[in-house]
Amino acid sequence: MPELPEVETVRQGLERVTLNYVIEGGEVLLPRTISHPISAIDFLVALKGVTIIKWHRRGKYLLAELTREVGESRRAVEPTNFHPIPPSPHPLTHPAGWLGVHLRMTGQLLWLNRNEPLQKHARVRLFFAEGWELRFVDQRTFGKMWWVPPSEQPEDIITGLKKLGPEPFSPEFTIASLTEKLKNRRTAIKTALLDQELVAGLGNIYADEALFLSGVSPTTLCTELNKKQIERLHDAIVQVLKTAINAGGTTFSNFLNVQGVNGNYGGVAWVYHRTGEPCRVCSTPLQRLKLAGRSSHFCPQCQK
DNA sequence: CATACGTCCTGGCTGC
DNA sequence: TGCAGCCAGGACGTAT
Repeated sequence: MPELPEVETVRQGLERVTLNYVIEGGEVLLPRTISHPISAIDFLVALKGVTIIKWHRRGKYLLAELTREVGESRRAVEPTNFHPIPPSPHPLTHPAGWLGVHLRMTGQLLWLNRNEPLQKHARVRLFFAEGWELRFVDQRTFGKMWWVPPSEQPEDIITGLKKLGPEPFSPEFTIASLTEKLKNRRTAIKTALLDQELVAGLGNIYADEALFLSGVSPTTLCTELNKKQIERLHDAIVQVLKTAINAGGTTFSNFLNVQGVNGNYGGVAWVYHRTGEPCRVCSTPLQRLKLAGRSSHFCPQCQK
């Protein structure tokens, strides 16, 4: 269940290793992974010969900005392991659209050598110059990839982008905007936090963590939250996401960064997946309940 | 418009 | 030991 911190960890890894290599080809092992274009062949044709110049993230979506060289393909400058050389401005390149990726529940993007043995759940392979491969592995097959042509805006092809609320680290994510969005909601706050329209990037783990940090019970109705609680919630969301990014993402789920390494956040989780264990603040056994079909973990003493 | 719920999917776990 | 059934959940489509 990669959420914003895991996706950001992957983005940073991709930014370090994938730039400047020309995509020479690829292979789609599970066609329904490709959301656009409809045909997996068209997807691969569109990506052949392009280079990634930057990886962006919006909510839990990854977006690779693509260019294509005009005329003869030019060999990229050899990047070193620790000091990758940024893309050199080349007058003869033009935009080649975007590669979008959503990892959903179990998606992983791995940067490895093309001759590494194929994982059981390998779904899409992109072959880069010098034997490198970006491999999309996804056990539960919910993950999606898109190619957005340069004539289109990413949000017109990747429709989920259009519905995203503010980035939690952006100036647009304010206490005022959060208050406004909670005003007309009649659901429990936990349910609202999972809606990407409220704020982009929270999933089940960090929604539970943010609620604990702000001392708010997951069952509290949005309309019943007072000013102080919304302020604390706003701060907790930003804080928990930053902490998790600094830890390199979560330990939970089968999350791996591009080098195939798990994160470190889980060991310090306040409530997530700790049902029955003592609260780290007051030692009360943590509880779990279902809200909107999702598990909510919380401390009945600390969260009111 | 807001809300609720089923759907997609695989593998790990539980309990008989 | 075998196996049915439940559970995990992000986003989307459809119903209310």
